[in-house]
Amino acid sequence: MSHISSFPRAIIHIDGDAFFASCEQARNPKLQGKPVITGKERGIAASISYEAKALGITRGMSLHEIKKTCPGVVMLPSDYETYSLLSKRFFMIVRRYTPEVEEYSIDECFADITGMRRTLQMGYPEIAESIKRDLDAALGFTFSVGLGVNKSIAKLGSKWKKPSGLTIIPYQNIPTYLEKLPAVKIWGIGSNTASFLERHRIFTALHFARKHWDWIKTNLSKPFQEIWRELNGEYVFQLETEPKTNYYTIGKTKTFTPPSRDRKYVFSQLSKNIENACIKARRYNLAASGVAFYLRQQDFRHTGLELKLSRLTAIPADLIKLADEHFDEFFYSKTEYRATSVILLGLQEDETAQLDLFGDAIKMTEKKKLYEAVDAVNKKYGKHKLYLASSFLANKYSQHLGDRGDIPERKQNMFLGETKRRRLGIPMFSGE
DNA sequence: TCTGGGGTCCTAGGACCC
DNA sequence: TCTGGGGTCCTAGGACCC
Repeated sequence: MSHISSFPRAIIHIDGDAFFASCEQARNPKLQGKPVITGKERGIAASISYEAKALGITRGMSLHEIKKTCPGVVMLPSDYETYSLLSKRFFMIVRRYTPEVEEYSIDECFADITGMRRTLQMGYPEIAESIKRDLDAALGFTFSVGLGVNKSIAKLGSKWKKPSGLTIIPYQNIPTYLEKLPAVKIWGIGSNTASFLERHRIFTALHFARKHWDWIKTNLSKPFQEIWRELNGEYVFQLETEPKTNYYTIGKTKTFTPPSRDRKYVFSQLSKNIENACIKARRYNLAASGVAFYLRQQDFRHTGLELKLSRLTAIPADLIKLADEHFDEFFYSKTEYRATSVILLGLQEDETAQLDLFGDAIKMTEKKKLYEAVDAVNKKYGKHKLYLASSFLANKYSQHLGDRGDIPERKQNMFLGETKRRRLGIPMFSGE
């Protein structure tokens, strides 16, 4: 028996304004009122304070360009530790109002305040207002807030007026907002779907919402059908309030400058990514059942391959050996490379018991212990104090020491299960 | 926005089975 | 050898998000 609750929900979406740049300004009052950007370590503007936006700086702009056109801009490297700390404080404050909070990203969350009016002695708009007030005061910079009957409408609201906006969208007023919203700005509709919609004379969110269900049903896939229902006021997208403890994939990508065609150097970059991906996997007690390696060229094309593992692992040496064995299948000595990536695939809970099936549980347990010790050392003395010799080049930025003699040797052939392999000459990201 | 890094979900179509 | 029907699992690739 299903219980359909038809009473309207009150969902809030909260968005930190220029979050990273604002964190920097909050931490260092001297920066307040000044144009600030973060992302210096990557050579591009990642987060841009409103003062910097006013100067015409946009996301992805290179530091070169910024220096040239606006010399007064303060450029800072990203400091994720600080941002996460402030992010935690942000979510904690919202949780004073309701436990139903979804941490959507480092600078955004959803909160379900349905039924909280009595408890808090306030109407929904006042609750939204109060949360915003608390956040602005506690964090030292502003947030934008939207209130609506579901996540899509709440999100639309928080985007409506920025920075420091508070937009309340009652059910009856939804069409007024949809009318002014280009279809491509709908949360979940990207440029591809938007141009498909345009071909059918759908230009605004209201055009989309007013389209007959039959047409939606036959022409669009499930996610878009759900968006359609939300724009029509239905509550579809549940809040995910449980903290994330699981991943299906974990990837690490790193760009290096200058680009290189040095095999050992490029391999060491890949090796380092493997180590970092494995560190993260182990932190969540996950192990991979597959892995993909990619190299990115100057022109942003990728080559790489994907391998299936015969058993789960989150141990760098295993994957590095594998990468080594196959490296020449996707590394071409005449090509210059800019970045390497690894993606751990098919991640699952790392149950040592499963390894009994393969008869090497004892060795695995020992190896796991070793890596737990490595993780502990790294935690205590800072990241990457201990790393594999194969990553040495990447860590030292030296061209001369590429000997991989220290990789733990293994006799058993563990990766029998190379069942599928794919050559790639295609862009990995939909950038074209 | 010609280019950072990290993710998720969905679907069509093939392989395989009865 | 061809025709019939139904189901499951897996994978590649598309699309989108921050």
